[in-house]
Amino acid sequence: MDLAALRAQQLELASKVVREDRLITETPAFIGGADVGFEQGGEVTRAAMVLLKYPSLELVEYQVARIATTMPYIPGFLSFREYPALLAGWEKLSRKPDLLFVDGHGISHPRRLGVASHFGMLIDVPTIGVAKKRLCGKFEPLSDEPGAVAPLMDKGEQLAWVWRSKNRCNPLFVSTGHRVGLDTALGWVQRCTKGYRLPEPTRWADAVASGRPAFVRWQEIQG
DNA sequence: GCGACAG
DNA sequence: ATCTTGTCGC
Repeated sequence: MDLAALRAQQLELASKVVREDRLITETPAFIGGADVGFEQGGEVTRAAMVLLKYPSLELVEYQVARIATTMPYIPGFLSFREYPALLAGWEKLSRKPDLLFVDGHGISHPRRLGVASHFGMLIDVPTIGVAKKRLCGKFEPLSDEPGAVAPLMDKGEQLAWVWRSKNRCNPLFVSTGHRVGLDTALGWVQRCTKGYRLPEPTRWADAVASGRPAFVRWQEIQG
């Protein structure tokens, strides 16, 4: 692979990312969640897509797409490794959400094009990046209280909100993916968080991708 | 030159 | 991310 070419592609796409609110509906009827995992030592990429009803946040559909892995993991180039599977999963959804939570960063990326932004541009849907670790930028230590927030800064600009979603848990990095402003992004993540570290869309996508107990129980209750 | 480095 | 047991704390 040619990293210089991919880097140039990122800069080109990053210049077109919409950082302001451009939600299709004022209050989304459905919010999606996307998570990616790997099988067989990384040979297979597995993307889980979930669809939740809003504001009830109940899971109404899930899809899993498995595809041959095309690229290794290289910090700063994660989207090129994950987007093929994400696209495959997205196309399987019988109904598309109005807003999508993607695991990983949005614009809080060295070249302002994390997977949430890259994928959001590809499907042209509002996306929010919800990451569990910092990739770039700096932030002041957060207080221990849940709800504590601090801006993630890099080169004089705010790239994300560092938010402690739960007591005694490491904070989340919430950033604009595409078509959603920073403050709006944090607002939706907060409204979709129900007592766990991860917001429901992300939590369900993770549960589906990993076959967690909560998801297995949901499957049994269904048809 | 050295350290950092989403999933 | 994934491979994996027990263990600590609410």
